Amino acid sequence: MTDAIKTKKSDDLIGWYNNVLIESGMMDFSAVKGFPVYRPYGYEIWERIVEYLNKRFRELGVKNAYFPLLIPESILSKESQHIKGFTPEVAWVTKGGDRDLDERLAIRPTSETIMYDSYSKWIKSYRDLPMLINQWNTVVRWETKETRLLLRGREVLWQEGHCVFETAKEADANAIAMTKIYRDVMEKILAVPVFYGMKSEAEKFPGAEKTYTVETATPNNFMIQSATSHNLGQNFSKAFEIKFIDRQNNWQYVYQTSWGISMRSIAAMVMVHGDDNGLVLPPAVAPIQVVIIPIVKDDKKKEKILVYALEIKKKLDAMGIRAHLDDRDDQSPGWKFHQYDLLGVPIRLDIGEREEGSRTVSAKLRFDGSKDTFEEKNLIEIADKLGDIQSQMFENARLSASKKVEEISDKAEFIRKLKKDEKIVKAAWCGREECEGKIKEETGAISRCIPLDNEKMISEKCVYCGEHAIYNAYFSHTY
RNA sequence: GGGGUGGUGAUCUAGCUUGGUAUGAUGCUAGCUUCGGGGGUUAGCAGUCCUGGGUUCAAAUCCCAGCCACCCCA
Repeated sequence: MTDAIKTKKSDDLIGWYNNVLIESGMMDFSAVKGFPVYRPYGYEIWERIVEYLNKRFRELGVKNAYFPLLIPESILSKESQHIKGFTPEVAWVTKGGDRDLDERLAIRPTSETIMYDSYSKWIKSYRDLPMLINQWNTVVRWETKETRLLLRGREVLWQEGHCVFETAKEADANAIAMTKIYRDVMEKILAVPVFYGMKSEAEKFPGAEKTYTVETATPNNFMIQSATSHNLGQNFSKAFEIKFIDRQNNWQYVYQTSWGISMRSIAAMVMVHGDDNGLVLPPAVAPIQVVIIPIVKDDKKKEKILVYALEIKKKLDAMGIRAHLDDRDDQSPGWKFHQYDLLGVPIRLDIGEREEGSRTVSAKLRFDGSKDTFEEKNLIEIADKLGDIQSQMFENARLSASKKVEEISDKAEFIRKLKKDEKIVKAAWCGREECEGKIKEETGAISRCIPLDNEKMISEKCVYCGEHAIYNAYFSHTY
């Protein structure tokens, strides 16, 4: 028996989660702490996310580029809040061969500084704006203790977009627009519902005026930050002297944004959709969308069945469906069923004597276990079915996410529910850093997200400190 | 930052208390038989017992340090 999933999702979420990522072949550990390996099955899921985002970015006129891995200390240190936020977790290069470097070089923890050093040379006039650049890369943040597959690693695969505008208004609109693209990739591609909104003062990006966020509710009532988008205002343009001559012939500092989504988004998808048998992948990202398992009882009929199975596969290929025919004869059908359950393949087609005889295929859907039969001549229905699965998975997840949230205005209840992770709590809040610190201390939870829409206030007063509340906010633990 | 648990063929694991030839299963290779939810069988292959140091006639086993993973607390 190959080692299937030994831990139940409901018993031990993180144990189960690690198990699924390793056993499915998505990821593996490497010789270096916090630097895992993304194996083909996991990386292909990421590639589908990249593909979708590149298309959306291009529509907005964002161009891809690539900036250096290493940042001189003097440049990294230019924006004071920024350096303060990142210093504790920067990895440094101090030697070239045997020789000590004159100035040590940071391995980028994020690229604002090295990119804006170039931007200051490139931007001279309002005619150079907006400048919309993205890069796909990895960043290194030296987490000292807990590292977790996809959730908290030292090397993070992501994209970081860095846009420059003439006005504050454009910059804020851009930061929000990107958050919506992230919401789309989560909801439409990964079938994971999100909460999106603003970060609190304490939780915002070092050096940002405002940080917008896309968060996902996990089965244990935590929230995972999948993507963030920052309105940097003029904080960096002042530090890096990024100035332009405006339409009235005056020198102005530019307004900037930066935004990123990482492979952590995949962690959210695994946790939301997976079950005790392994991964459950939404069709939009599944490396294999349909797997065909030939069932051969009588060796004399083997040839006929395989010919038919291959025919079906070719028809699916022609429809643009990612189909795989597993005709290995060294594994039994039962073994294959379990294997493809673990891999989360959305649709499994069993093809044996019965199907070959009636020119049909027997289908089993991974996400709800339901069975179906398709006629060969109506095979196109399988494409529709994949679409149905995608939207049904999202609807199911949305329903379950909405049940996790509870609006609370009583302080004792607020503390109790957060301490036990009984609910994700939504409450009226004052937004003060001091108040957030105390909440964290008492419950272990922090504010995750402040909804952007003008919502009706749950209460006039802050649920925790009783001061005047300025908005509603979601609170939970996080990874 | 503090504390804890674990690391044995590719994988999971017994052995560790009480030091003395490394246990079983999965896997892999070659057959035969099977195949509609992890099938059976025969033969073979497969191990720096995480790394380094110490104690000892002798270390997977005891001691120390490190690495990796996981858990709890701040």
